[in-house]
Amino acid sequence: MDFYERAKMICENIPRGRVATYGQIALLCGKPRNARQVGYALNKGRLGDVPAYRVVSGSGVLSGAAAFETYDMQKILLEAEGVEVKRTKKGWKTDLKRFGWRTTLEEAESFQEMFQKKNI
DNA sequence: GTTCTGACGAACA
DNA sequence: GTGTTCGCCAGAA
Repeated sequence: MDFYERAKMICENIPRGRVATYGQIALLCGKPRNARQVGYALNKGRLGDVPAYRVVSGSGVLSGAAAFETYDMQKILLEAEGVEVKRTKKGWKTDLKRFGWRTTLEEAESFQEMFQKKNI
């Protein structure tokens, strides 16, 4: 099983106008403790051109040190999709209550099935 | 083999 | 609400 392939697929399946957390992606990958690996993988660019701007840290804060040209690039992209991004002391922040990607049980299961099928 | 590092997270104070 | 500490696990050196 390839953790990176899974992460990539999940990133690509984050709905427009929503954001997901690293922990969430790790969870969907079947590795609940691997939130760091998600970020690490994305940073390394091993996932290719995935919409990584839809991935934020657990509290909804844009991690910032993303693989984007400028720091506020992520913010621009998110706002273009209708996600509100606020300025806080910690940096740019999204409201997970409203814009967080709520994964249903069905979605989670379909991911697992997909992984099984593709043997990744 | 070991050690360090890291787009992080949860549990604390 | 904030700041700190600790745990996590895959890569890199």
